[in-house]
Amino acid sequence: MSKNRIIFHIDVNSAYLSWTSVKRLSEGLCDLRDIPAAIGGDEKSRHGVVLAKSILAQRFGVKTGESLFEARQKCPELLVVPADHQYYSETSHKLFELLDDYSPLVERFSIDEGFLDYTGLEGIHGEPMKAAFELKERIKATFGFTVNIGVAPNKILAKMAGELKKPDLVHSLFHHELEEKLWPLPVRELFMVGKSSEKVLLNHGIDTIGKLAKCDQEYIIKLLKSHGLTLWKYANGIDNSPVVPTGTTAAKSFSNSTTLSRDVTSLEEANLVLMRLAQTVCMRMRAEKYECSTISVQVKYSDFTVFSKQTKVKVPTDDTDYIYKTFKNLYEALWNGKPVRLIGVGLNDLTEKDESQMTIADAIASEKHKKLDAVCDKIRNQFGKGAISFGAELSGKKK
DNA sequence: TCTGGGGTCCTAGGACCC
DNA sequence: TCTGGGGTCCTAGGACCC
Repeated sequence: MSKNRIIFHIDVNSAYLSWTSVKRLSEGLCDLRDIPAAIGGDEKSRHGVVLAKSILAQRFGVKTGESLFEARQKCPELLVVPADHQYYSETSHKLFELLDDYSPLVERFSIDEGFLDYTGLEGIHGEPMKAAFELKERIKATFGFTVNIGVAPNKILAKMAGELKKPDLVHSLFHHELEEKLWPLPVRELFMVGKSSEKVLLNHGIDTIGKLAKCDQEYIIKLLKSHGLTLWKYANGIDNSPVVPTGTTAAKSFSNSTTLSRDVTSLEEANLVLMRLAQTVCMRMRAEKYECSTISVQVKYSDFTVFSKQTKVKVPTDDTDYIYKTFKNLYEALWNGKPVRLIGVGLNDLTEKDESQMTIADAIASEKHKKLDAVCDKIRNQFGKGAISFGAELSGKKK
């Protein structure tokens, strides 16, 4: 790896809210970025959380992830607009296409954040800070939303630079700037310092990133184990991880969960949900040509306590019917009879599907299911997720 | 009508084996 | 008669991210 890297971190400002605003402007509606506003889920179906907020809403203390109920208590005039995930996904795709123009090394970190390795590109786009500024302006002119760009010698510093003052700004964060720009910040603002780490750090008088950086390494490891070492390195701007282009790494898990619009209290109802989850999660896994060896189910009760159960299967599988039956068994073993708020399923221990490894017996046994699954996937892709259901699910719907 | 969904990584404890 | 001990696998739970 080159010693003097230049990494960009590109982060869409209030992504969901900005993207919805762009769409609304084209429809003659007001700009959510100019008022206290939030993108939120549907409260009637118990999805009422803040997914993104405007800077004005943020000034009222509105936070991403909190309930809309709480958000409105802080900001009664808050305008809440529903999310449009399809549109977000399309917009994100276009943004990354533009980034791919700039560098062959672009890593998609989330729907609205990416890293770009600018090392060696000065000859093409010019001096890094100037290039970052031009990129930011080009995104704004092309799409109508703004981004922050962090410019730094590695990913962690680029990310932290991107988190400095927002919106629509380019910040650098080189090693000689740490003391001035990074170290005065509250320790909670360091990437990977969440609620629990913050609590431990504050209890030991470590309230800024600078104090964490100057701590004895062994001391932090005693406090927070291996995570402590990670945080200590981040605070000191140490990170050698490469920018990994999207699509070049293998998936590790697929999961699908749903908060139910009302609590589920019977096995029959739960089974219908498990079927639906099995269909979508298996279809997604098959589309990327994986099989799983670990199958898991998660339950959140109405008191918000969460439990999970998993099992390992001897032969990796992608068979919806088999996986559904496994979900069902796990759920029955897991469920304590109390009202259930959320049901989730997961497929882990993935292996890339290699058809040549199948024995003749396996092939014959699973042939029927595979053909059926393949046909179902095709129809769902063409006509939508609801196009095909299991028999039991249909009869359930009729009730 | 208070609290989403999809991920990755880590740790602790028990089972099991030599 | 006094409960070794290391290694590995599996499971459950938790932290953290966007």
